[in-house]
Amino acid sequence: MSDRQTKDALFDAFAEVAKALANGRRAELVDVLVQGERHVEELATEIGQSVANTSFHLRVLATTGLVTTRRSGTRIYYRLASECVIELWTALRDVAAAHHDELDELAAAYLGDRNRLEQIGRDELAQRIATGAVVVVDVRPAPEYRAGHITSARSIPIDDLAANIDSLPADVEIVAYCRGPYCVYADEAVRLLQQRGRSARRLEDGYPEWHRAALPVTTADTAS
Amino acid sequence: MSDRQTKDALFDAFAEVAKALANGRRAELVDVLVQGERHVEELATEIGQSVANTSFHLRVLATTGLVTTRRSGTRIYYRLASECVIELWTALRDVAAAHHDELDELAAAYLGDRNRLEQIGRDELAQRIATGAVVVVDVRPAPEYRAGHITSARSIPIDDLAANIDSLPADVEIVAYCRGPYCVYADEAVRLLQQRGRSARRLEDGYPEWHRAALPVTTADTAS
DNA sequence: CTGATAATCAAAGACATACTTGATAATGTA
DNA sequence: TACATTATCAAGTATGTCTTTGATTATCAG
Repeated sequence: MSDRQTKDALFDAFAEVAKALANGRRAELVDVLVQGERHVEELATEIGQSVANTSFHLRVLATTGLVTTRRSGTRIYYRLASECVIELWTALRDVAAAHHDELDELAAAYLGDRNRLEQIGRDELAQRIATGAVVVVDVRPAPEYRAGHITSARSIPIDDLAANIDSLPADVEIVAYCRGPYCVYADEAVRLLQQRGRSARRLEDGYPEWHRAALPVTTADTAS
Repeated sequence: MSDRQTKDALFDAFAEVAKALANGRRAELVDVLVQGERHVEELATEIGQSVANTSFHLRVLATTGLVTTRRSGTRIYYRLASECVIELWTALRDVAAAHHDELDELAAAYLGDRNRLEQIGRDELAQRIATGAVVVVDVRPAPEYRAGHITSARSIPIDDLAANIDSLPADVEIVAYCRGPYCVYADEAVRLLQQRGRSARRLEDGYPEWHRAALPVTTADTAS
């Protein structure tokens, strides 16, 4: 094989990794898996696709080495293969945010007018948690909370929030968090809470960024 | 537009960026452009493709916002749109190296047996440069040297090295560097120099990593 | 203006990818 | 063992991507 062919093959291999992320549904899958492992049916629901198609896309991600699987009974759980996949996904989002002009409109259309919502920084929240002057609510789906969450946070998935507002103390500020900057759950939670007369803010970004900043978390590993 | 459709559109936009890198030839283009701006004909030669096809791929990269252009006479120069594209490319390479099993073989086939070649670390080289006990040779193509190089390095493109060995001092160690860990130029240079009885090593990684480590460089900007 | 150079564009064929439907394989439960 | 559940696979269609060829646009030199 010539040098040219070998070099082409090497860069085709690099491109294979990009190809794995070069589909909106697979991108959504990775974005969900950043939160922790999930089984196929859950993932299909998350991305709004058939189980067969979701399985197909997961297989693409697995073949490229971005995700790995483990079986538990009839369920097969998918998870990211390593931390560096999170870094790749983050770098991809950053480039998209910086250069893809349409993205601003799309993000605005999906995220709504986030400017009106006040955010709280990670360090400030960590301090407030230490002094006990705040209630932290994890509004992601329950499996993501179980996989790992901010220490002392309470799990109230966004769909259950309306029915559970009364169980939250009335005299303390509430901080909601979710998957990250491109997730709307915490925004919805803050809007709902404020409508009900509560003092509420969203945490900047989400759980993965908190975890990455080496702030206190409780994970499925530490709990078992 | 429904929430689902809006979310899909947002993640399709993220996937667009991955799509831009999801082709071996475009990956090669980005890898070359990390070294600095180049015009279309040079890039076509670098990736071994027709000018028309290279232009097509560059247009894909430009549309996605990964590269920008400037015209100078009849030439059009392409460059990476920002630093974060380099980070994305690096993250992609890292994931590929960590997870894509075939990659090891491909890299070995293209890079040859690098284990036998001794490398010198960046910090050690920086010290040696300061004390003057080394000759640093940039074996990349001349345009890449002009765009930016290690301060005090001399440009001898790999194709010209054989004819210029005698111009290098005989009693000092030679350090060759090139584009990075997946570039063979410095390896070839070291093999050639050692065959001719010279003491030679390659720098770990390449120019972009040296630049990123904030070690001394001379760029087209600083020179003009 | 004319001719030369550099880059892009347009059309067309070969090939690859995404999603649906229905069938198959693997595990757990009665 | 038979049945239910979960996930994967296979076939088929629609769509998208890559590369080549030849024509077109943009700039510069004379």
